Amino acid sequence: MKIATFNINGIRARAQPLCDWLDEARPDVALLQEIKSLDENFPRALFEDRGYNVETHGQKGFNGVAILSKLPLEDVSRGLPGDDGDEQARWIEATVVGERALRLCALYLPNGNPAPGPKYDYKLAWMERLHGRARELLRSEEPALMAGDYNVIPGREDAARPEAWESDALFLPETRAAFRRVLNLGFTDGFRVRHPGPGHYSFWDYQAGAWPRNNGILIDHILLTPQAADLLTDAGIDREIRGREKPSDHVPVWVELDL
DNA sequence: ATGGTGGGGATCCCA
Repeated sequence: MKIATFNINGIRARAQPLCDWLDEARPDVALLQEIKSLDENFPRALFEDRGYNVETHGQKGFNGVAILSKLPLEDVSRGLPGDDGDEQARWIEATVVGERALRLCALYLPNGNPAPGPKYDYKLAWMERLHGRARELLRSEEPALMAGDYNVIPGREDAARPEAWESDALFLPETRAAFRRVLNLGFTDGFRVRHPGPGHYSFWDYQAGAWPRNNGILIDHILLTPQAADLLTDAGIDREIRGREKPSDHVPVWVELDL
């Protein structure tokens, strides 16, 4: 089962390039971020026509996450637990049943800039809630994953120019520590465990020629519970689509699980 | 230090 995460940066602007990628890459599951759409405006038929079941958690203008799955989705839950007052649509989860059941969590972690400030406070609070949900997933001792745009550069090898990110909310020591605290609960980074070392990126800014200069960062991650990590057979990044017409600033990151 | 680009929706916010 091929499972991809992709920050599409707006479903209306990305409908065609997203469909082109789906038709070529043929993921069984696509976890989408930044759909920037209300649920009722999401073009579900585009994906249902391609054999996908569709679950969304959208909001107007910003954020918004979705799950596309060729197999049926069960037990859908919207919103990250831990703050009933949080209005931002950044989390959706569901169970897909292949030979075994797999719990899927799609997330769009807050950017947090400028730091320090209220946006950075929100980011760190959100990561603390993520930590809580992560602990619960591990307690289930079932195959599960949390994938999406983490807005975290975990280490210097995850940026072409780490020195340019030193004071950025994506790379501050406190951000990286919060990410490690989740990882160190017992998750495996599904891409990194197969592809260590520098030069692997999932985001290139639209500005200042970041793509032609390959000035990228790796901020889209797929965290696997031990039971999911045991099923990992392959992982990759579909970097070439960043060079196409009307690209997102992110590209898909994917894992293949034997289920 | 600045401005560079893009999406969405509203004349500005977010990244």
